[in-house]
This record gives sequence, structure tokens and C-alpha cells, in this order.
Amino acid sequence: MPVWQHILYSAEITAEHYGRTVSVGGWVQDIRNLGGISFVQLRDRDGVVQVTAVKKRNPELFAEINSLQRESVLLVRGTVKESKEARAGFEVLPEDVRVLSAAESPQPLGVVDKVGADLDTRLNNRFMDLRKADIRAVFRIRAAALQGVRDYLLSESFIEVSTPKIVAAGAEGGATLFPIKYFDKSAYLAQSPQLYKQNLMASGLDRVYEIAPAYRAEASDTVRHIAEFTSLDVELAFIESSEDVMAVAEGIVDSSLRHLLTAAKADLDLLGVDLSVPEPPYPRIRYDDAIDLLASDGMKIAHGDDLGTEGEKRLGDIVMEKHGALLYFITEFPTSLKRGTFYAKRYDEDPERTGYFDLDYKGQEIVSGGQREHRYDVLVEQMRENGLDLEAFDFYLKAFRYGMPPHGGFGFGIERYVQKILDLPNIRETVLYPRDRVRLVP
RNA sequence: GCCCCGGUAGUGUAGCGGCCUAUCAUCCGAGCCUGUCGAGCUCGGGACUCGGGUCCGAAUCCCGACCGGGGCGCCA
Repeated sequence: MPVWQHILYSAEITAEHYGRTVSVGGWVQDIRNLGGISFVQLRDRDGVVQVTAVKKRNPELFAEINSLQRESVLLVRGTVKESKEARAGFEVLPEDVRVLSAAESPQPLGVVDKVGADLDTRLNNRFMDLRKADIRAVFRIRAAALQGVRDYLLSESFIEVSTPKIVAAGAEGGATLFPIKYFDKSAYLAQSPQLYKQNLMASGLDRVYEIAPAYRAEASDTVRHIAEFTSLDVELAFIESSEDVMAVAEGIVDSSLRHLLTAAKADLDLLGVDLSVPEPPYPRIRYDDAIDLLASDGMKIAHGDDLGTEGEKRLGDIVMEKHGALLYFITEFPTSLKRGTFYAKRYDEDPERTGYFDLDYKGQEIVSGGQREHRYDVLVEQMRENGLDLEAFDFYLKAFRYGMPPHGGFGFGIERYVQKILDLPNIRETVLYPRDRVRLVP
């Protein structure tokens, strides 16, 4: 038996390996058998190594290689030979192969087939879908984007926390909560860490963030909704206004996008994405001005009404034209739109307005937040206005009675952010195993 | 919650009352080929979601079920 030395990744093989014996492992992506010579494209996490078998050198090995099923997992020991014809500049002349796992046929999804596959088919066979380099690239970019987010928050003295995902009450109305059984009690999956991160503002851990799943039982079947998404939640205390909160959101996005330019350059190139990183500060557009901008563009929306999906998209186009901005804040949302957000602070001088903002990226809301109401009496009043059962929120309210600093924060939809960075047609492309109204498997 | 649309080989599609023993590509199999990398060439294989109905005749029309796609509202 031959000695199988340390297995090299394709990207690790360099000119210094030429003439030497190495072991490579991976999936048989394709076999091009020309009769007397055969080329096996062996794919690993980094790329593809060409294994070139010559019939007259070793007929048995040649036959074995050509009988392999695509996508079988193979270990090859052989000599690295410099080659002008091979794409990588070298190829491996096999001396021995070992089939670690033979793939069956027919396969549920082609990895290098010259035909497309529906997203549904791809998601049903996600492990095979991910064998495509461009699909994996999305997830490396996602990871790098989160790295940039964490870099910034760490540098700004935020600490990462984890709060319960099994909760007794929701932050907002009950319609979007997933009920679950919790021993002998009924509970819900958390739709947001809102109540907990506010609770922490009274603790001394006064700058926190969490990157965790959030669950929404919304019957929304669109390319930008999923039932389980990753929410970046940030909360900070001792703020003066919502502007302090916006500055953090802006810092996060800027840090993240810049990090991508270096850390994810190869993957962005692979996807053909020419990432544009806008210079902060991002434009601040007051809600009322946004309504007027849309009106001047021929879209009539009453002051106090929601922009709607169409309005949001149109505003994205308008802001691009006027400011050349991909990212912009919509600020000072009217109380009429935030009434259900009982914890939103309303302006003392004008209770019909709040400091709440959205951060939109290419006509799509990715962040929403603002300054919270930290005064117990006012908060209770706003909760009553929403018909909430104060008893159920006892743990939350208590924190406001024994020293709660002014604070604010936001929720940031990671998947929507990645979707917009890469201009992906469907948010499901940004989740390994998405959960939506109908999908529970895999 | 509301509204539109679709389910044909493993994958992606054409066909939309008889011309269908169902098109094409991909894929799989057999063969030829010593420089392929969207390899090429020859031959072969493989499908109308299910259940009712209309009709002389249904992949095609109608109803239902199941599965899926998209939009709105709402939101991250």
C-alpha cells in the first residue's frame, strides 16, 4: 500500500511542488476521456486540479479513472508536472487513486451541467448546490461582511451578547409570533431581542449588539422575506438623539463594505460584483421630504402614510439621481407609522413625529431604529395606547423604574444587506437553509 | 390575509384538443479519439404531479388536491 501523505489543497500547490509527489483530494467534477489520454477535473474547496491519466503508462489505472462517476470523492497521489496546456499551469500525473466515496447516478442536481436549475431544486439539494464556487462565494462574502461589522462594533466598545430566542411575549403584536410548547407552558420564538437589549441598557452593559436569528410568522411570500432571518441588533445608552444611533449604523455599514473590498475581493470578482463603497455621511432625508420627492416624481402618497414597496424603490432611484447615493437614511418618521412601535420616543415638541429612521440600500430598507422612550410614565402610556397587557411586560417595564438612561438602537437585516450588496434576485440565496412559509426542509 | 402564474425525462425546457410512439439541450450508458477545459463525433436510455370530469379522442379543456413561482400588504 502506498503511503498517503498530507493532502494538499489545489491552491497550495506551487512551482516548488513541480516534479514532486503530492496527494490531492476532492470531488470528480468532470472527466474528459480522449481515448489515449484522460483529464479528470478534481475540485476541492479552493479550485480545480487537473489529473491527467495516460492509457499507455498505466492501462488499469486509466480504466479505473474513466469508470468513475462524477462527484465521487477521490484521493489521488501523483507527480506534479508543469504544463502549458493545463489551466492551473500544472497537472498531476496519477500513480495511485483511492475512491473515498462513490457518487450515485442519476444525480439530483448537476454541479457543472450546462443547464440551469430552479432555486427550489437547488435548495432541496443545497449540499450539491454549494459545490458550485459562485454559490459558496456568497457565504464567504456574508461571513466577511459580518467580520467587518464586528470589527467596527468592537472598536466602538460594544460587547456581543446573546438573549433568549424562546420568549413569553413578543416585542410587537402577536400576529407574527411562532407559538411553541415550552414544557407545560406556551411560549414563542423571539421575533426580536428588542425587550432584552433595552433591558440591558439599565445594566451597565450599555453598548451591546447581538447577531442572532429572529423569527417572523408573516405570511409574506416575497423575494425579501423569510421566516427565520439573521438580525444584527444594536443598542446604546447615554445618547442625545437618534442621530447618535444613525452614526453607529453608518459606521457598521462603512466598516463592513470596506472590509469586503479586501477580504472578499476574489469572491466579489468571481461573482462579477463591482462593489461601490459610498463615503459617509450618508444622506439624511426626512420622511416628509421623501413624500415630497415622490410627489414631484408623480407618486402621490399622503403625509403620514407608508411609502410602500413601490415608493421605497422609487425613492431609491430618486436619491441615486439627486445625490448619487446607494445608501441613505429616511429620518423623522411620523408617529402615525410608529404607533405600534410602542417603545419609540416621540418628539416632546411635536408628539406627531419621532426620531425613528430607516437606512435604505438601493431602494430597500435594511435597518430600522431610533431613540427609545426611556421615561417610565410615557412608555406606559404608549403601551396602554397599544392595548398591551402591562402584566406580561413586567420584566421589561421594571427596568425603567430604577434608573434607565436615554438610549436607542436598531435592527439590521443581514440577509437583506447581503442580498443588496450582491444584487441577488432572492433573499433565499443568502441563507444556507432558508425557512419560509412553505420550506422547512432541509 | 389578498391577487396573479405555473407543474412535461435526474436537470432545464418545447408542445397547449387528433400531426405526440412528446421537442431540444443537459445528463446517463456504449463506442471512436493522446491535450481536453461549454471538448468533438456516432449510437442508445430516460418524462406528461395525482384524482375526478368533458369529449369519438386529453400533456393540451374543466373541477379538486398536492407542490412550486411571483406581486401586494406588512416588515429586517
